[in-house]
Amino acid sequence: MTHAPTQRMRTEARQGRGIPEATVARLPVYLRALTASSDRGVSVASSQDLATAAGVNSAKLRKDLSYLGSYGTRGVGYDVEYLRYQISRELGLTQDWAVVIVGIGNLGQALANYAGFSTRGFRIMALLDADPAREGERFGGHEIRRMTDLEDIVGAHGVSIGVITTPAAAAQGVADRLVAAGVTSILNFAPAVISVAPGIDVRKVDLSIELQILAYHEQRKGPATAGVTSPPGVESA
Amino acid sequence: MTHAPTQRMRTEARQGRGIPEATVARLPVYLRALTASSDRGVSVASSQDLATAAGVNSAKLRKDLSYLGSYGTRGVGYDVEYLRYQISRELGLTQDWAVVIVGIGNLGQALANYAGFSTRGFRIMALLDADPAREGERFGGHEIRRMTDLEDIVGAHGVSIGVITTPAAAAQGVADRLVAAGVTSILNFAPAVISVAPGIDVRKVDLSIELQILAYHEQRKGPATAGVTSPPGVESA
DNA sequence: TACTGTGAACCAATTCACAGCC
DNA sequence: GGCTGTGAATTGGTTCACAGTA
Repeated sequence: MTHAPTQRMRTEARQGRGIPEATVARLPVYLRALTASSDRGVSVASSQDLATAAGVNSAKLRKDLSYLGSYGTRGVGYDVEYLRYQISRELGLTQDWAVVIVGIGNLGQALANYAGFSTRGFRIMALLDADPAREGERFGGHEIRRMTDLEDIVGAHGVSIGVITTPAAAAQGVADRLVAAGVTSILNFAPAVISVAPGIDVRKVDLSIELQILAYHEQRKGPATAGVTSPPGVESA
Repeated sequence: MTHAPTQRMRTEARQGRGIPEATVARLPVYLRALTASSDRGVSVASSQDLATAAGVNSAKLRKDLSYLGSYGTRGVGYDVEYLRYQISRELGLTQDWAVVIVGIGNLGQALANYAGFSTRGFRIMALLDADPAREGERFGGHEIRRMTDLEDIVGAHGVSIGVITTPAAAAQGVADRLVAAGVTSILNFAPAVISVAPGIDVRKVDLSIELQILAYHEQRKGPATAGVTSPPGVESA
């Protein structure tokens, strides 16, 4: 910018609020490492221990945790239970979140059955499917309800998170209805870009995109067998 | 993890080879946008058109495409079919990739049935499950085989990509066997960190992590209404 | 002594803004 | 005139390296 204000803003809210996005994405991984340690009876763990379990380096883990506060003890490490609680709280997992899953194909069923949701405070309030003939089928203790009930369910249970596992063609319409009904976060598994109003969060998981990224790297490995030195970006985690 | 000597390497291969990782991750999205345009009979599209369809801004799209070469025409836009081919080639989708899926629960079944794989050159060579009683079951035209056949299948078909959809506890063992048999890329859906030899690519998809990230943002939206600081950091999709 | 917490240096990715070309 | 391609500026993220401390 030519007339750059340079007044970069005072960066006042450094510590307390405003964790970098990349850090937020790793906190659940640390949480899992902590839970595993806890289950093994470990009560204190160093940044090195946790970093190994989480598949990152220890400097990154310490920097990440420093955004939450100073929860470690120099010369000792981190108290597993205490840190676990702090991360849970920061992620908002100390409260329950009401969820609906729309589109009950194989993937929707897999999610409905997945125990990892309920143990982290995600409560599936309903499964919804466009096929009225499937009303009443049960998966993972949840019942399929008809699409016309969507607005009632979202309203009645204060559903804030919607999971879309429909075919691509239906995704945008479902997203629109979810948002209109009050949902403010969407996890989209349909292979389609959906657009939403500002303030609504959308995360996308695309199975075929992940494979395509692997194919790119795979392609570059093969012919490079006679590779000079070790190639630069090897890992990926 | 290898704490590589940080031998930064010459960065010689600027243009032709060596696309930034963030760009690689978006190419499949552009490919999908191009396919959609093509299906609608559009033969030329501007960076703005494609960017909208892909959910990014046009400067980013142009910069991304510039890493592949200069495939557009100034004042006009991009030829849809031509660009589609160039991206496919760059991603390695003009050849077939042999894949195995290990762990045929709901998620493994969903993947076995997913048409989006075969249309992009991913050939599922086998479904494998630890339960021998399930041998012979069929999903999406593929048959479940017993785990003991893993090495034979990988060897016989030159399988380079393995998909892990087992429970967390089994993931590392399966990864070890896949790698020993010759697989060099892994897509891991199990909620576990797996470690592999250098040169092996691992990508991880974790359904519950995505929800936890949404919960973090969701938490910060709600109570922030009466926000003290009220930072302008409103995110978008 | 052993480990955390964090400025500073470094590197990657995004955005800007405009020259170049059809 | 409209749109691409790309250096330059900026922002975000990672790694280094060490001061601080139980």
